[in-house]
Amino acid sequence: MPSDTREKILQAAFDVLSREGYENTSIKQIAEQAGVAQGLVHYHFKSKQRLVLAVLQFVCQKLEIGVEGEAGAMAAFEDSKQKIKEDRGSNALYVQLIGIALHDPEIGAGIRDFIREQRGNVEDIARQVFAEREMDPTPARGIAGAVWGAVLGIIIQSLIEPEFSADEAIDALAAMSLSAVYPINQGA
Amino acid sequence: MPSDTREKILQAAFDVLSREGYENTSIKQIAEQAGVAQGLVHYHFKSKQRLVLAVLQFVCQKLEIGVEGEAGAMAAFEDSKQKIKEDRGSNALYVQLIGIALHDPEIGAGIRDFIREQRGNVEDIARQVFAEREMDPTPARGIAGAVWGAVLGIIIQSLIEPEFSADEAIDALAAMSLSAVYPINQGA
DNA sequence: TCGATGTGATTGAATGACCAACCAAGATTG
DNA sequence: CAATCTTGGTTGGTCATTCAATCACATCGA
Repeated sequence: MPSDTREKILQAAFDVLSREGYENTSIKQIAEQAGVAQGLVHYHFKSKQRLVLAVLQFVCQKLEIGVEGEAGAMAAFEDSKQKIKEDRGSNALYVQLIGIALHDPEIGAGIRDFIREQRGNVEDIARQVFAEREMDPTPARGIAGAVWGAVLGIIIQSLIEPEFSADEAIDALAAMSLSAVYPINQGA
Repeated sequence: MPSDTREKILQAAFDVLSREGYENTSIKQIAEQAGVAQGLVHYHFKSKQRLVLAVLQFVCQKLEIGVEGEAGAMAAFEDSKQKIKEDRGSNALYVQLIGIALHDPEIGAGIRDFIREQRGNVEDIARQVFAEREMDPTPARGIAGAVWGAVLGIIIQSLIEPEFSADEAIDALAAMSLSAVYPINQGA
């Protein structure tokens, strides 16, 4: 099974990248961790950039979300809390690649697609909430940029500062988001 | 004037780092850009890490904010819009260093201090708003984490996607923040 | 059934380049 | 004449990528 080797390399690459960081990770290390020859890595992945992008996709493909409406919005925030706690490794890889993307066209294109997709999910949820309340959905795009950005910012803080309370920040974000769709309390 | 040379190196380092990115920037390039010998850079800055941290401080020291109360909160959001547009270079450096900080203790410590200080400013503003309205200031910390994180996330999106509308996202964030301090509209 | 042949997978060494940090000696300054 | 600043070359190492050679193995013809 040829794709077996491919996955072995991807897993090994993730292990080394998580432990050492992009800068300090060499193809040689990855090959050693995977127990294969150095050249084989370049046989399966044209370049180091393509490899790390494949790694990002490999570790993130299981994190897809599918939620609906206002209840879905709250569930998504709870989901975020969970991922911040559990997927430290993939989050760290993500944040690192964002920094590299700024000056590497290949990684830049990959990360751009990633961001668009994730923010798109947030926007979909926002639109559903507006639809439920029969409100004008125009602000959904801006809200998606702010909310998705906030989640990323909170992830970064919790990665840099171990004692940062991500739960508290996500709760505050959730409260802010929801009070925005109750612009004026119509009842009482 | 000895600090003249130091500043010349800092400015040159910022120029090259903005143009090429951390990974692709060598001490040699910085020395050439500054028009000095390679060894001089290491004379003034013990290591590449210490140099880039000094560069970050050098380019950010002029960006201090000093605002008060709810009007100050709005002014701070407008300020953010401005900085996203104008200080692309320093923002890019910042984001890059965050990625590197995850696996470099020296840069990690510097970035951590930076984040704490900036988020602290946001928290101060939040506390002032709560004080003005004589409300419980407890949520200020969580809000600061969410709001500062959101600004960082929006900066990142606008760096990665040139067509991203940062103004729209900041406006949405401002609306969300303020509606959070009007939990129930007491009048009417 | 058995050998030939083609193909993708795999190896490990070689290439060519680059870099941070160090150092010894020269220049400048007070 | 120190002390500080500055030079530019050296050191010892690392790296991504390339490449020719080998291997496993399946397909096919006789």
